[in-house]
Amino acid sequence: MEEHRHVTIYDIAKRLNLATSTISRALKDHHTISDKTIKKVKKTAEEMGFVPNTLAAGLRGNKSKTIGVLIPTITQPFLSSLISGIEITARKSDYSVIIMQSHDSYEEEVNMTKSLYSSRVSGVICSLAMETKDTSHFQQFSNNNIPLVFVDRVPKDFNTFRVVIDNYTAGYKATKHLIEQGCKRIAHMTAGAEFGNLYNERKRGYIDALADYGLPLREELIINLKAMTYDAGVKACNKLFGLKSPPDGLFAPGDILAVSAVQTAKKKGIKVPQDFAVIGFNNDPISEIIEPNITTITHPAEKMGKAAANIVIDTIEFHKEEEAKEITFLNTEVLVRESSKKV
Amino acid sequence: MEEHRHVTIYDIAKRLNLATSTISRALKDHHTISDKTIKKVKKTAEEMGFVPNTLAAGLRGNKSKTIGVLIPTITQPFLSSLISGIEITARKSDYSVIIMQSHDSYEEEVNMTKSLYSSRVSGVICSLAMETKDTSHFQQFSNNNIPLVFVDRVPKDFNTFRVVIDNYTAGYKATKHLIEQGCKRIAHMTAGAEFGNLYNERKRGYIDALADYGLPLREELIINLKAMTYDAGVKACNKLFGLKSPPDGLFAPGDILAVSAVQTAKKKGIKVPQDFAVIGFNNDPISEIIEPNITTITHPAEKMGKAAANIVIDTIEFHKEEEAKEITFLNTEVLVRESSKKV
DNA sequence: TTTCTTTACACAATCGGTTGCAATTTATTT
DNA sequence: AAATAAATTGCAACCGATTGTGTAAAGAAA
Repeated sequence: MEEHRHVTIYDIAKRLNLATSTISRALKDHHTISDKTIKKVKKTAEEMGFVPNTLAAGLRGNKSKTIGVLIPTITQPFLSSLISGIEITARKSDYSVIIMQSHDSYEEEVNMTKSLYSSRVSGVICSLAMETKDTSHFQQFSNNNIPLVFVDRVPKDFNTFRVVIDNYTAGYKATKHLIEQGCKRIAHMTAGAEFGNLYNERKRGYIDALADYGLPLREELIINLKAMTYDAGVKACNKLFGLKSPPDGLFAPGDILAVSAVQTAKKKGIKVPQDFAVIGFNNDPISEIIEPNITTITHPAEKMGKAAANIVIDTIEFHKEEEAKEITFLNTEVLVRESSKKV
Repeated sequence: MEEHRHVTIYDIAKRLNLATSTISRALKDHHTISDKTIKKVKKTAEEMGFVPNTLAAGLRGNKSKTIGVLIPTITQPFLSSLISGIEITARKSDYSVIIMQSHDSYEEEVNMTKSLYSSRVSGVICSLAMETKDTSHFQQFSNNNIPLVFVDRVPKDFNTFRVVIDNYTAGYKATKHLIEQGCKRIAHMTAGAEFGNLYNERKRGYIDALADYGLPLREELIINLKAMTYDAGVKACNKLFGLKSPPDGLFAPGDILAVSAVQTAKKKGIKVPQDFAVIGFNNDPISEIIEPNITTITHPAEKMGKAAANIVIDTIEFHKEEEAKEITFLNTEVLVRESSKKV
């Protein structure tokens, strides 16, 4: 298998006896090039198997038509859908997508921002690592006019674009739904505590809903988890069911936790939803397959990805740098299924 | 927010009164540069906030330290784990990962190979689109010495690296397991028909296992699906259960199908595994959460990703182009859980 | 016919590292 | 001390597309 050299615009220029500048312009339908020449150039390029070298173009223009995506992990339904949305939108405008997983490590995240900057990505979309408190490693993007969009897990104090759902309202709606189903003692799982934290916002919604509907807030019904895993959920449920007056409902801020709750309840002979109504969060695939299937809060992952990618691309293409760095709120809804349907 | 210019090796060179070549070499510990100079250069680079421009390096060297990953979709547990494995391994060697989703479209796949080639990716890892028959669009990589690795869904007639599991053996083992559990009428779902097709291989294993254990092959128990979805599975199951002599076991070549079967059976009052034993494929997260949890064939997604990435990187770094383009077989196992445990 | 516009294309610098080779300095040998 | 070897660093071309500026040719206006 012989080694071909890449065909360049120089090769085309030589063949047609034209300047490389003419080739370059002809290939992108520049108005100063005659139709005749354009046609000729394109035909020859095709024949010679010319494929533009985006590295060269990127170097010259100091941009790469690449969007860097930095997220905790991709093996999570919400995040893989998010990426999918980003990728679909990016491709439409001929952008590539580079992904990196921080695995929720601050240190990794810092390194990866360097790496992305080094690749001269045109824009960055990020969902923060759990560990991350300080976000100054993202400053390099803002400082260099590289659009930066945070999605879902966003910092509280960084002046840039954000694409999120209204976690407070979602938490409120979820809790309200359980109350409307007749629940009196609603448990809640949460994580972290910092103000602005996504789980904390959901918790605030939970607390306010209880208050608005005249239900007492019972600290023993709120469990703080270190990890949002199935096993952590089981453990938490066992604790809840061991209470002298156990809960009759649960707002879990993740479907995996809701699943663990439903299954733990079933094993204990506690009937779902009659004795214990459960609402999850995210609308992960599993939530509609498990039995009983799980009432959940929709979390428009793919849409959020598309929105984020559009912001990046529009900012680049239409030079919107001057505009305010706004927050985009996407809508969420209560998706009622069996696990909570008491009435 | 003022616009900074990127710091380059020229800036460092000027500051230290050295040549750019010296800076370039010092930064990568070239042996012809003295330790003193190396230290000085690195320190200054750090101070000045130098970040190398990988585009420039890539242009010069005609490679980008980037691996292109072309897969049907990323929102599928197996594939997102695959990517995760690729990304983890790539990063260790300082490679970036560009992902593209063909959505099982041949046309998209062709476009994306062009796009990847255009980005001068250092290597390509691909799982073919369902639609793809002709793979000549991958020739451009082979022709230009860009390592190409097919994973899982691989072409039968392309001389390049492949990372797969032995689908025939896996199908055989799955079927054998059901036979050992006492199943006599084992159904099977499949898709496609071409020789070498992954599902066809599993089916061959199924057929041979039946033969080896003296069970008759009944055509009515083999269902050919167009899509491997939950709904298609339900439909197929209803058909199976409607037979005058319905199956007492099912080998489903995907966990989603297995889940659909288990749930459809339960709804019909058919006891799993007593009356109907089920084995799935992939060991998707859902298989161990659903009740009864599902016996499955492990499919080492992340490992396959790591293996593929290692092949790409080793081929590049150690110039292994001359070596035989071998097939890497990863191991699979029967993971026995409740859905099949009759004995 | 001459001058002013357009139209169409060419020249050459540029982006920022990389690398072969030449040149200079320093160390070692005779 | 002279000569040779070894260690450092500099010079300049190079990768390939882009783009501001200049120029020649063709058409329009005077």
